[in-house]
Amino acid sequence: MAKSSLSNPLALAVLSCLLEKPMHPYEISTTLRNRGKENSIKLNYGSLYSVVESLSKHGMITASETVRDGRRPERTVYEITPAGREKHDSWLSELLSTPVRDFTSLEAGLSLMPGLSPDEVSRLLDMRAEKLRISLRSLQATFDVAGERGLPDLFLVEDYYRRAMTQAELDFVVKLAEDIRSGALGGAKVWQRMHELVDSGVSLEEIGKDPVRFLGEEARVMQPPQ
Amino acid sequence: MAKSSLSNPLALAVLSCLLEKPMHPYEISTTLRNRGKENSIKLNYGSLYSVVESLSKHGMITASETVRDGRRPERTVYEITPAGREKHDSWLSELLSTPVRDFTSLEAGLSLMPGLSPDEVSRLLDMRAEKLRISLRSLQATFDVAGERGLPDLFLVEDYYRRAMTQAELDFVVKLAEDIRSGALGGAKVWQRMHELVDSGVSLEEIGKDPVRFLGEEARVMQPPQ
DNA sequence: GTGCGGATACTCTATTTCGAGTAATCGAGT
DNA sequence: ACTCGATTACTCGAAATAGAGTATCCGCAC
Repeated sequence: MAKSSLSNPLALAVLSCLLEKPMHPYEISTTLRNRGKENSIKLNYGSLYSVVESLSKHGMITASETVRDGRRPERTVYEITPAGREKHDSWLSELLSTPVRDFTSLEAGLSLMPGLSPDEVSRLLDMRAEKLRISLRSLQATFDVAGERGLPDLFLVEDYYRRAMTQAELDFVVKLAEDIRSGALGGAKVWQRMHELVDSGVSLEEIGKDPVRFLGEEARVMQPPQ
Repeated sequence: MAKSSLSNPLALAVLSCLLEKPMHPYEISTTLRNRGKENSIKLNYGSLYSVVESLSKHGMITASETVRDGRRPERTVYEITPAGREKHDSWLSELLSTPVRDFTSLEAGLSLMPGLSPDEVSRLLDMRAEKLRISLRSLQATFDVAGERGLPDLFLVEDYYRRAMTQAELDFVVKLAEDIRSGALGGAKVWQRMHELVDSGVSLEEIGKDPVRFLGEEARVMQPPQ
């Protein structure tokens, strides 16, 4: 078995499609699209074709025929190999059973949050909250439509998951904006004071050299733990 | 202003560091590390140096001096430009105020879930739940230690966020495993039946050609909406 | 004084990823 | 008959990413 392991979930989606029947890459892409998988798995042509090539190189799939219709581009139909089936099962099992660190953009934003003023941040979080509410409504619309069409929940699990996560994010964001405004968030006062200093022309560099002088005892923790 | 916009949050972290004082890339990396930002922002040398170069090319930062100590590699110290400050503020604002679709690995897994049997999936979700509980305990430990050291919540917001999200994921996963087992999840019966067929030697391809015959009326929705 | 683990400070290259671009065909109208 | 937009099916190259590899120096045990 190959050492260099694929990592793009799109490759798993490809295996999953080929489990059903042999297809050519473009058909895979439309299949995934029709089933709404592009909402859960990033799909673009460049990646698709390179992922297919890589799977083929690793013996997970093989080209079963290449057809040329008139002068249109050649279609290469791929089918899954036994190794590919195994890979599919083990990979999918891994995805479901093992949480991985994914770096979300909000996490990045929160960790750099002190770079803006508290007022600013709470305002921005309010905006985010509003957009999250809109997302939730649009997810609900999805469920309503699916319900009418008789689509079973099984095929909407990803969306239910997204709803749960979006709701959790909304709750968190609303609470955080509140805590910043009320000063319930530990450190909010120093943060505020620091931005007042910056606005009055003191540079961050100066403050950084002697935080305790500028910000008081609370700022002691900002110094390197010697 | 350059058209090609940076997108790696690491670049924002770089700007955020240089806001405090000029630094060379390696110092930026250790600073981020010491502050625990590498938990929220993916950091590796390759990306760091290329991101720094890109920021420099776009006029967000400039090399202020290059020092050579004996025969050790040259250190290039960078400082932020006014354009860089602006970029920092607007980018961070964007991150906080605007949710973006991030494709998490669980979402991918869930959307391909029907590829494994219901029994298998619920077992895998149990395993995931257990690992999530461990993560939660380890996050709690982080908070305890931080509390003792007097570190204010402000510098732990990312971790509080992660706890909220992890808890939400845990709740979802536990509920889903339950619903699969109890059959409360819509479509679970067809799913079960399908895997029984596959185990008894019927190929997915055959089933796919005439799902209604193999699986009954419920499977009608699996056919292309003509 | 010498060996050696760890920190310092990058560099290099192989992959991956992205998405715009190309080029042919089909069907619906005019 | 013709044309215009949508669909089919991929190609290409620039840019980003990952992380192993390199080379130097410092402190401390022996």
